[in-house]
Amino acid sequence: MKRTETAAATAEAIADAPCGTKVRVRDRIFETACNLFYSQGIRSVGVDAIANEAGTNKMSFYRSFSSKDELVAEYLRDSERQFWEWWDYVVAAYPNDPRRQCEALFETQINNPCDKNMRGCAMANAAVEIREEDHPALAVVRSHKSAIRDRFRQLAREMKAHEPDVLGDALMLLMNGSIQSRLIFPGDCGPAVNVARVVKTLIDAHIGERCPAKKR
Amino acid sequence: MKRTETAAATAEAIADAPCGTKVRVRDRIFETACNLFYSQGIRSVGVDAIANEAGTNKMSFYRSFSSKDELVAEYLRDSERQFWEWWDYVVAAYPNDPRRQCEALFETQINNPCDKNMRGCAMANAAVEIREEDHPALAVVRSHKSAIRDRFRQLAREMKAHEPDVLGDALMLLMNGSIQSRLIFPGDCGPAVNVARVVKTLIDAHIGERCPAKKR
DNA sequence: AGGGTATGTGACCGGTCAGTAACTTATCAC
DNA sequence: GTGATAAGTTACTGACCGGTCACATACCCT
Repeated sequence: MKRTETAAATAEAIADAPCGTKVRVRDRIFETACNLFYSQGIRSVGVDAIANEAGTNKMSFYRSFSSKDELVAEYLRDSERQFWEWWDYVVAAYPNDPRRQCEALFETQINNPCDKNMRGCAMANAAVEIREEDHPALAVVRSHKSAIRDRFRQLAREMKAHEPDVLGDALMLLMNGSIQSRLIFPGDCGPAVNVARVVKTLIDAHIGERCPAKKR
Repeated sequence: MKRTETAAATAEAIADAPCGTKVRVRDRIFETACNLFYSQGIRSVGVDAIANEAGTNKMSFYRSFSSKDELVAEYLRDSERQFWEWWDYVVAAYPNDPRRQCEALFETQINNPCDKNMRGCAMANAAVEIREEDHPALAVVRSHKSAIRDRFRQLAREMKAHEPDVLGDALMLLMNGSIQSRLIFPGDCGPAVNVARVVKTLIDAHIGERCPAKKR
């Protein structure tokens, strides 16, 4: 009832693409699937539900995607692409200033999507939901997280941190922890509210002259 | 086949309780369920599988538990109990030394369970897997995470941190991030390897005299 | 011995879900 | 217009899963 109405509306909206040409079913399905996977989870969203919400049917789904598993993998690949797009955009605002770049990453990450439909990290959630070790999506998750780790360490190196790997890893932990905490503390950001200040403090402690050595 | 053999073996092992008396079916089921839920996930473990692995059957399951959902909630409550047990044990080693307590929490957390069957935080994983807003387990997760946040802030206050809430939240993010990273970087600890050192640095920056003010 | 309680067994119900088959209907290019 | 290609429709299979029923059996306490 109401479901189909909104579904039709959504499909309509997506169908009328920017240039006026009709969007191929495949793309409608894919976009719908990404939204549903993120907001409802991978396992709890069935193929039928996706096709329905995209204003089409299961048969068309299987004409575009070989299996649900493959679609899930593609969903994560897209999520990865978006992530780096966001990252590069934020970083580009402060060329040759790795410290500001890093801080900006945390500031925008906190300010921007502090809305209700924040459901944590698509990658991490997938890693939780998928248990089959050979699922094509798992490889995407692992390589993505490794890449993030590398980028943070690289950033720390550019900041001339005393221990770039330690700082880089710490930044990654803070970011993952922040995103995750949004899943459990819905609405507000939970313990992630002040992460940007913590990052500054942490960077301070890792660059420049050391503080008057505290013995311990 | 192989499954049933190990199942029987496990059931046998659990059945022979320490004192020699037979363990009630309920307890066998519960322990089995906890292990399976943690290692395989909640949604992918069916009641049949649990009963089987516990060396019994579905009917006995439903004689002990009103529903799977209730069992899941109980599983999380038990996980919570174990968590605080661990916390209190670690903390008790350094009475009246909140800083050492805090550091110890991170040290043991890293050293102890760096084994293969680390699958992240049972609570966080449940929050990902469970989408029904009224699921009894969700309340357990939320209250537990809030409690942890409070404890970390309390610890920061006892450390006489300049901004106890900021430090407390940061510690929580680091811990959540560390545990989560173990799910994605199996085997080694991933970016969590050096978290204990980061914690020390962070505490240093939040207590005692401030460093010669860096202007920014 | 006997009765109550705990447990085991197998069949079953209703529902969901991934994936397939066969057929029909639009759409578009030429 | 015609033919190819994309998309919609309906119905189906086989597997799984949560939960229930009726009945049989083991165990323990008195």
